[in-house]
Amino acid sequence: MDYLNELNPVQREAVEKTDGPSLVIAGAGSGKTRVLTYRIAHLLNKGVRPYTILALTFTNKAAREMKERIGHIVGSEQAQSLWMGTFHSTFAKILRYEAEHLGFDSNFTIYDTQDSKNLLRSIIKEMKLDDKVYKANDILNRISSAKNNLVTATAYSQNSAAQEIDASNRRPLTAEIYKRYSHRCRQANAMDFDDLLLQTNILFKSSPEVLAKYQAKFKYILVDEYQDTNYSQYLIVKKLAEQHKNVSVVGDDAQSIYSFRGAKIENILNFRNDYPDYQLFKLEQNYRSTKIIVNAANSVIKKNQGQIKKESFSEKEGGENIKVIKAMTDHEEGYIIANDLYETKMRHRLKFEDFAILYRTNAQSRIFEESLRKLNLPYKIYGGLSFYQRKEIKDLLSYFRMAVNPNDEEAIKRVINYPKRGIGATTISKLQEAAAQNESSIWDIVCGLNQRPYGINGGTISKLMKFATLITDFQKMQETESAFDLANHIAKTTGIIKELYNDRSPEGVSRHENIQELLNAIQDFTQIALEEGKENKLANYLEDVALLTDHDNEKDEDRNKISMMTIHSAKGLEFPHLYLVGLEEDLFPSQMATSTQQELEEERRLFYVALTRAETKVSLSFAKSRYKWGNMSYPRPSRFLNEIDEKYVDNQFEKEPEFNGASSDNFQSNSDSEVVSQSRKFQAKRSLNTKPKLNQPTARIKASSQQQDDPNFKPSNPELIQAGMVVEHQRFGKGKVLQMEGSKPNIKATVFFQNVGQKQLLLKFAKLKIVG
DNA sequence: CCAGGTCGTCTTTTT
DNA sequence: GACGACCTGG
Repeated sequence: MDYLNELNPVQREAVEKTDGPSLVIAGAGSGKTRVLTYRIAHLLNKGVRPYTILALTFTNKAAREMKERIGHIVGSEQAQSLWMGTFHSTFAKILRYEAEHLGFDSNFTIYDTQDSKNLLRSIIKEMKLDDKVYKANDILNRISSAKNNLVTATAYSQNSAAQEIDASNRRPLTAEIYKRYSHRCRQANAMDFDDLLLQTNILFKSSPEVLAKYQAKFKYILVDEYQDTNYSQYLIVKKLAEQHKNVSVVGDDAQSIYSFRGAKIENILNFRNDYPDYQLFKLEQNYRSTKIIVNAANSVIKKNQGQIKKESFSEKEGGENIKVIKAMTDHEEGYIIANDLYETKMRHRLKFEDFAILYRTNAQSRIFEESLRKLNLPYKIYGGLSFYQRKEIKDLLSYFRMAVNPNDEEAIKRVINYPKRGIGATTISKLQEAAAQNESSIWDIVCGLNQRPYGINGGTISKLMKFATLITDFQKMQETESAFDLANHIAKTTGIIKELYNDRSPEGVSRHENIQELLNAIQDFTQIALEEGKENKLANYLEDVALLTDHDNEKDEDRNKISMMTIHSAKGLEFPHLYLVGLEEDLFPSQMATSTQQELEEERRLFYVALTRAETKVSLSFAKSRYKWGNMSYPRPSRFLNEIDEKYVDNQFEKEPEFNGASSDNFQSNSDSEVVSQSRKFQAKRSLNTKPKLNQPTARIKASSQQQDDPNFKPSNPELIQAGMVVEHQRFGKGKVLQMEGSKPNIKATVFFQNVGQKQLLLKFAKLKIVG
């Protein structure tokens, strides 16, 4: 494949300069992903071994897509062996491998933000502190930023600057909380998000031989979105690159929008200090957006001080000026945009997936959800409460976590009395106290209750023992059973499925569906792991489940839908038609971010990122009144509206709104009118109450249920397949069955597929069609 | 021990 | 306008 000819001169130079340090400053839409992709492909073509290349991306999705594209150029075998993923998932992998050096067990749990907050709440309570002063949220932020600057609990307590800040916030005991928090995480064999980076740094520092091993291993290191790395990440890269110095970072200082997470633009600016002989490439041509959009975005970002000099330009003619929509109320904003979107779609014969609605805060999604549903327009919301954070999912996952790591404190607290088994708050706090005194986990206390009952009465003890037996059984099964078998078993024997099934309320039904979706996802995982020859135990499934986001769960059925998400999560994406909503003071820019110049500049960069997501047309909107905290507020239009050079903006701004019935009655009746019937065929499947489901590519057929949309493609009956048959697999295509082995239900088939060669499939999970 | 109620808080952004 | 923390009566 002649990929080099698909590049412009600068891109090509950047791709071909594989050795030594290089910095690629890549403006929005300038093809930086393409450069990264081809650069890796180029390395592989030159004979570099894939497992010596480390590529750190900003999202798992980006990594997956890049792997796929590289696979097309050099073959998927090679692409699969690359070390490519987010900082968090990559170093979680390494930490599991090296856990013993840190005194952790390799099956450590990854606490998500919810877990971390819950743990902090318990600690604050145990210390008998005022939870109005010591808010879990604030404390977690303090701890998080400490960790991202490599300040451990001990260092924190000796850090006078940190102590002063906490004292002036009347939270002098923050350091003590941090200590206890770290201790409890360790006790639970758990790491939080920031630990994944912090502990990697600790590992590299405390075990030079381990560091040396990875320094030698990773001959080439590439980092995407470098402007959004924090100190902890920066140092990991720096250390790993020390030996070979083949480090290539790609970024755009104008798109740095994660300083709240410790990201430092300086990392880009300091690159030249760390690698004085670095080579600089500037990708300045924007291939994504029209001239109008690029120029408009430039006119805004110009207002920021201290950017790296860069001339972003586009040669794409056409498109329309930016349109500004003024609405009287927040609801009307939703109404106008839904209609405008639908009209635009019909007029230009576009697809729903060509549209995105971006907002500053997740809370804004609700109104658009309502207005789109009224017109029966299909949409998909990313972010907000993700699938894995839903209560029923976390409950079931907590059982899984117990099977893998019973010391997981947050997991045991969730499931010890769910479903209800008569173990109440009093008992739990007794257990917790005992655990604290004995420097052990709650699980250990429960297991030893026969010896030391800690004042818990006999009846309760027997309930606890029953619970312990249940978990112990799961642990044993974990060793032998596949992820799906055990997950299914747990869902049934704990009674979670039954409990949710019996709840016939809409919420209950939806929760039950979500559990099914989770089980389906685990079934897929189990099968794919088997096909790829990887471990498929529940522990393997849990490894990175905490690190998944909604973007990682894209389902085929979600493809032709309007996307809705925050600007932050739209980073790296592009859409032909973009609606950027809620352009009001105190919303965007956020009221939390207008006190300092730096904060405001970051908001402006965020606005810049938002504008540059669009390919052909941008519409901006604001409302004159909006509900906030249940109260009506009357915001002023955002200052950013005036910062766009007006020659790129339609004059609509000053016009009266198109919508002239401001009363909500009018709104109701209008929205139920004809437009609805025209688009009846587009189903907005998800109601406000139903939860997003896990991705399941529709190409794969469920073995358990008949597929409605394709009557010909029936799930296979394992016993019917025999050696010699020609079968069709949804992912691998046609293949011939070479051999069958095993007994029900664990019958395996060895199949030779034309494209991919020999694969072993577990027929219980495999989705095969017999074609001859 | 638990179900059902009320009250106060929270929303900026995410791995 | 939503969810958790807390209280109260069975």
